[in-house]
Amino acid sequence: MHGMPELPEVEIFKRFAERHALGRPIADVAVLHPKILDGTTAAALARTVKGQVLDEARRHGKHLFLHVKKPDRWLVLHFGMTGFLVWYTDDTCVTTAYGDTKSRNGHLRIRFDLEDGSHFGFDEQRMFGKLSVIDDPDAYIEALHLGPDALGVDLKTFKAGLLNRKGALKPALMDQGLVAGVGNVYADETLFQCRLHPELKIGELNPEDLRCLHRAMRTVLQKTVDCRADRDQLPEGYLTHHRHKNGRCPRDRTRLEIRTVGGRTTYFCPACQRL
DNA sequence: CGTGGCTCCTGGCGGC
DNA sequence: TGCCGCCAGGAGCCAC
Repeated sequence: MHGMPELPEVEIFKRFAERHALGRPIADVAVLHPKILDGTTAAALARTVKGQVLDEARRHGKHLFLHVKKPDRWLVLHFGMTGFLVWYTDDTCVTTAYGDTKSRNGHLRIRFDLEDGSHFGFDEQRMFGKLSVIDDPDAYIEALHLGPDALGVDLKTFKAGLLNRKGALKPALMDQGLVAGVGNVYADETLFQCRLHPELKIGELNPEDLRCLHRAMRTVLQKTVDCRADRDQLPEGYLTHHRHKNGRCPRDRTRLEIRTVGGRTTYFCPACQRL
């Protein structure tokens, strides 16, 4: 089962792109829905990639960067809520980046036709995703004010960034300017692991809480990568399995509370995550 | 300057 | 059974 693309999902997409797209010359590109393009046009994208080869994939938070070798430019993909990658030779048997297959293309928005006859595509049902063409990922990351990648950030940087803010804890964790890659689901999971209330004020955190948040955030993200972003495979005690109406806390069986925090639907255990 | 709310978009689902 | 309206949600943007 798969949810919104956060850091672990995009890491899996990166590996999928490495396996299926890198090193295969691109014969052509089809933009099936131009709104997915950000700051570029179908014609400009075609000029950038036609006859060229992708030779490197990079990820920062929820962004995936694909290097186009000869013009030395990069494609940037953001997957919004429902985006993912696909690869196929025959569109009645489409392999998705999550490792399953579909009998047809759902909401293919961009399709790269590779010279070997296969196709590499960007599927994005709800159209919140974006594809851009840029010169330099580092400059792009800076321009978007993205924080360090949530899997690589060290405790000191994490602490400093968090303590630099005020207000509720959960929106801070989800702020891509603090660390890049944590979305709604893994923010809730991180808070649950540390037994911290999503609306706890940052000023109330003690040093032990900060260490726990840093450790839990990275562990949760890494474990999700390790199970290939299949959330059903996460450890049994995880809150993520119980994110549904009438879900119960895996620790004490308390009915989970569902509340909007920072504009996002938030699941937490009112018994073990007290204010 | 921080924060809350609106917007984009589409399919699924709850309610009548 | 059928249809309508609401809701989800990342992130940019605006207003306060």
